[in-house]
Amino acid sequence: MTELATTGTDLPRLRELNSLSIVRALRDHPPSTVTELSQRTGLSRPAVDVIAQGLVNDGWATVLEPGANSAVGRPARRYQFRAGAGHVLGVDVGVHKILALLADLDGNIVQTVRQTVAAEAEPAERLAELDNVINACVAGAGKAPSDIWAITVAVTGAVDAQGRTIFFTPLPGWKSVNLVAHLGVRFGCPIVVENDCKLAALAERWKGVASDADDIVYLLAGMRNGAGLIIDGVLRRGFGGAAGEIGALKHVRWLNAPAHLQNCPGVPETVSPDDAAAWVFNAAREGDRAARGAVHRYVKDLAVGAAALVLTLDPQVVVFGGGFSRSADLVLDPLRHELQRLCLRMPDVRASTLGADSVALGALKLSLNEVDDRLFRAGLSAPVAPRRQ
Amino acid sequence: MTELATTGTDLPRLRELNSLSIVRALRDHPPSTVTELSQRTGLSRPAVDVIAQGLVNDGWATVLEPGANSAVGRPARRYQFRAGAGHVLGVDVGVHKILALLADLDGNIVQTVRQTVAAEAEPAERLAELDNVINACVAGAGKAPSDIWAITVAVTGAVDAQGRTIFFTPLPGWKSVNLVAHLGVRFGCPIVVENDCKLAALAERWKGVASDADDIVYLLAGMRNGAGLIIDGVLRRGFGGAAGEIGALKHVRWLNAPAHLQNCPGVPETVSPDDAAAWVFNAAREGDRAARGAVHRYVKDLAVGAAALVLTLDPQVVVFGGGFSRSADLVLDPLRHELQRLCLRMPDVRASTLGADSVALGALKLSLNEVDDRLFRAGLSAPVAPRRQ
DNA sequence: CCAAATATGCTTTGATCTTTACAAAATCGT
DNA sequence: ACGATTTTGTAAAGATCAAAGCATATTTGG
Repeated sequence: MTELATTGTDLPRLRELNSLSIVRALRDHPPSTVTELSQRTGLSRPAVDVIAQGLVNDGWATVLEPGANSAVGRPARRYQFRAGAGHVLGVDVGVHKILALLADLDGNIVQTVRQTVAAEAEPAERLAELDNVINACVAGAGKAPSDIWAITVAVTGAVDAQGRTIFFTPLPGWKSVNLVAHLGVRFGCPIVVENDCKLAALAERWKGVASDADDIVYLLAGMRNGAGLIIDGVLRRGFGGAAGEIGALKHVRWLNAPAHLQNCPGVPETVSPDDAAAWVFNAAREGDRAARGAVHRYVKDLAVGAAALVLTLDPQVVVFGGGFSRSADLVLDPLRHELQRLCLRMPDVRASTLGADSVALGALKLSLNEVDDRLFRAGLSAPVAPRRQ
Repeated sequence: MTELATTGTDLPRLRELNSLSIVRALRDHPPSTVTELSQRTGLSRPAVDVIAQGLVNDGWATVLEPGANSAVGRPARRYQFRAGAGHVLGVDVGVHKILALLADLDGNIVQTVRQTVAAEAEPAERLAELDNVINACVAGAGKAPSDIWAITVAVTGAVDAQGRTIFFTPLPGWKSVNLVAHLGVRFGCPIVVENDCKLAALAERWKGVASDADDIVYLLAGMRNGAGLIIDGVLRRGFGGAAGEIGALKHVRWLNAPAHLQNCPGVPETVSPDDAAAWVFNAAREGDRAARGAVHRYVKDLAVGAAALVLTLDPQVVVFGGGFSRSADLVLDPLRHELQRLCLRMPDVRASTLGADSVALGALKLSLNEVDDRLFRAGLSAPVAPRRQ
């Protein structure tokens, strides 16, 4: 079952295993005494003691010498996971903006850099901006590229295992871009490129409205509809990275859905196409009949695709996210009503609360997961940035 | 990551872990020498020796004393997993038949009992037949109920976590049946009730055409269409057990698809509705224009639902199974053609080869998985039937 | 100031795996 | 047929690690 069961385990490996369990315990509940760790891991106090000291020696943990202590008895040393031992990047390369987040190993965000980009920017220009944003983010936190342990970049459109954008993307000329190769020149750490919807789903489970669920359908609703799927607590990419692309099926009217908003009669000439949807939502909120009809038709079409996903996966939660989630007050109830009509078992339908940063936040989380995977797979030697492959 | 990393591991647990790894190694490649096991597990030869002898003592393994030996050197004792230490049942409760398979812990089928049932049989009658079949199967192999370590029963229609049939089933009155409670009177082992499509998918990955794939969409094609999903090598039930029920969405024309066959013009009056599809497939094979048209329309509608599943999950393989898989020669190529048109990334499309037993076979596999899960989770004490909960 | 409570450090004990060594059993070459 | 070679079985020694127990240190509360 576990990979440990397939291969024999000797004493050093046992020690490593127990060290890892202490690391986990340290990360879950910060500053802990040896006794607390002993209780949480089930290991004996002396065992925890030597392991904790080993972790301090290796640089994985720091000691808080006893100071003011409210409890009775001799004050205990407290051990703390050294979250600052490494940092990870999460970057969202969108059509209009690039957003980079830098966080420590506990996921605390220490630097945020945002930069607008022209929607029609060619790859070379967009990559240059990406480099600027990443440089500013890393340097702004006083870090060097070698301090970065993992990078995840979110892009629009399905992505294959090598990080190449396939099938479709609204970014001009983007299919020829190899982001891993581009960033790999300056960063030796693992670099992952992933679809924005999938990452937003991850964020929603990490810090959003779906943190209690293991089976999640995330809808990225905007001028383009997308979906991210979390099944049994794990983000699913599909065999070729194209999971969730239900919008490609014409019988499911996802492509048309936003058009109902854009083509709504009554939108003033002065409103740009990009802002038409927001105008329609506002008008609907104020009671405009045409706008309400457009929103109604939008939700009806959106629900068909959502129902296809829900019927396929039977999730616990459907999260309504993306740009349109600001108008969730208008969408959520009719969406629930339509899903009730179309689905067998009705899932929870919730509106995203993370806003525009959710994609970058999900990228950050995937970077953290990448670090964790390597840590718990390869074992903890010394806290230095892992190398690709 | 692994559950072992969360909780501390002490010496006895280490021994148990290594014992389990030996059990796995034994099961993967039968009769093995200590040296072979040592190489496969990475453990030292003496360690493997004491563990193997311990397994023999506990009843998990048997020794084959050295006999004729072609290799040079002193002939080695060979250890063998005692597959006969326990047995599991896989039962398919269909509309027209009940089929029970009994297998040892290696999955070798030792008893098969099949019994036809009237389609309109009431629950009481069907349950009585089920009891008869199971009794005959267990007794026929010379076993007692206490020798059975796990039972899985396949039924048509979605099933919740408690094994209750929900939403829909063609079995009359079946929604009121609690199979776990019914069988629990005579069997103390774990009893699982699962949807037939899902189990057939499992069988196809175990012994069928999809044994190389981890991401599989299985289509159970017959007078009713169903689907079973395997994602990352694990059968997915969905949060409420209703995963794969894409047929409920009207925009996806799964409900109508078989009707094209049943309502095909030219079917003789003498052919019963149940056999109409087979007649149409045969006629199409012989060049009948109306029949070919009906098959064409059938495939077109089938493909829409399949495409919804494929676009959602992006599987490696789509398996065309169920009763109509006998006519795969007529369906496979047009199905591929339609999917190519509708999908982004084209999966492998393969026809099932397991035939009518695939559902019971999948039930057997789920029973084996259940036993394995308990074994590798709870550890190996003595080889006796596990208790429910 | 003293007893109770709690935390730490150290030692002993027991369990486990690995390494090393050697005898036993079979085959191969002469 | 007989010794060399190879492989297995087993025993002893060494190393690593966790558990248990005990002495010591430090704070709290009276």
